[in-house]
Amino acid sequence: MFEFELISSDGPARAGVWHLPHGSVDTPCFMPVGTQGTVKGLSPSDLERSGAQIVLGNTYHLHLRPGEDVVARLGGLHQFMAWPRPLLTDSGGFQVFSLEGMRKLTEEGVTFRSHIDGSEHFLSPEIAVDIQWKLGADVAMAFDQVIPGQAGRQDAMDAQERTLRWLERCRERHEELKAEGSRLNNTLSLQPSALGQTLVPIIQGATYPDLRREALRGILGAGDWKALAVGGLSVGEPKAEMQAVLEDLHAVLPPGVPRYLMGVGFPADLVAAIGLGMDLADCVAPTRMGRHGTAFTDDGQLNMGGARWKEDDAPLDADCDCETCRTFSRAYIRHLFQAGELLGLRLLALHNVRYLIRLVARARAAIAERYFTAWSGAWLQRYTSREQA
RNA sequence: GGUGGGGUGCCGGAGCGGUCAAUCGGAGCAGACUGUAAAUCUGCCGGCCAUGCGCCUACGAAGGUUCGAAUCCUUCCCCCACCA
Repeated sequence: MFEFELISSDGPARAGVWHLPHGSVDTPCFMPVGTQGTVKGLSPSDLERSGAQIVLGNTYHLHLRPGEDVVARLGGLHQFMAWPRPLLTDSGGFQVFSLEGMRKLTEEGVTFRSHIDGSEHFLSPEIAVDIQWKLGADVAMAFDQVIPGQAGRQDAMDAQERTLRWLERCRERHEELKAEGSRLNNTLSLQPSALGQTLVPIIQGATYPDLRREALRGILGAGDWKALAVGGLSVGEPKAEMQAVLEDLHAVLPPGVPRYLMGVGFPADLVAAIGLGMDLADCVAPTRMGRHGTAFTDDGQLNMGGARWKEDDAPLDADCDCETCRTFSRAYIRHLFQAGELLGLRLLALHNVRYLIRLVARARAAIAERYFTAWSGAWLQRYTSREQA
């Protein structure tokens, strides 16, 4: 069976289905982020209703607590968090970037100072793979080195090359685990669900298209991959540079595997990425922005804590079918934020996740009918024009 | 009626002769957030505007002392505590 079926394409934009051990994922796909084994504020049934087909977990965070062994003993991450559908775990590579200043990097790996209690923890390609194996996600990410978007060429090259060397170590370790796993089948340290786990390499190279291409060559030469990820974008570089990288990469990416753009998630960036041939993306934006009071709509971002909604009894987004929009007024949501009520955070997280999933589904429909360019143009026009008004 | 304490910006509450349009909270307003150190962070918050070590009006009220007062003095008004 084909693990990734390409159903249709429209220019670079693609629509497909990715088959994973815990179910199928329609692409383009938006993946909500559940770093600590929970998409902040939302229950699995909330996610299910929002149309989420796959969510993320994080190696670094789940390693610190409760620890991968605990999760493994409790049946793996799917069972632990009661999410029966596909899961992807990030490797901790992003924390190499976000916890810069609290970590020390060597060729062997990265020593982190825990952001929780200051204790020291070591993560290497092998350890990141082991942890993800125990967590048992459908998709495990290679341990990579992420650098700031404005990084110079030398830093970008070093990180890209190191990521490649680390990839080889990840791959070897992952294959060992698989071989051992199919031999022993089901022991404590070997999640049964991990047997079908896919390891995904990450293309680094910052904003330098040639480094990106070189990374891709290295990756393709190192094995057969079921998916490819583009990392190290949306980390502070100008938007135009991110698009230039994706545009250039599109020409050389193999068409037969899904492409995962890591960490991208504002509506306009998602639509742009889909237009440049990306199939999957994840982002904390819907939940974090939601908790911070901002709602995504076709008319741009709305700050729902603002005084302008004080007596507005319209729904947040009349076009939206989420619980928030079907049930509550803007005035009520604004009141919840003003009063610091928990429900407000939850309602906007709920809406934003649903909004992005619907957005991507609309893109998918447009691709299938081959009017993606027109659709995305019209969408962007509306999204940006009202924002200025 | 007596004695003591107090009245400061939307609220609470510092300041107790100059560097005070006034520390600090809170409230209010605006903004940021992209593989989650984030229910977080930043800015504004007397009025005006050319946003500036600018002008105006300000620390219960009215007078006064002083080069200069939210800060000292006098009277008045109002609160609070205790005593009658």
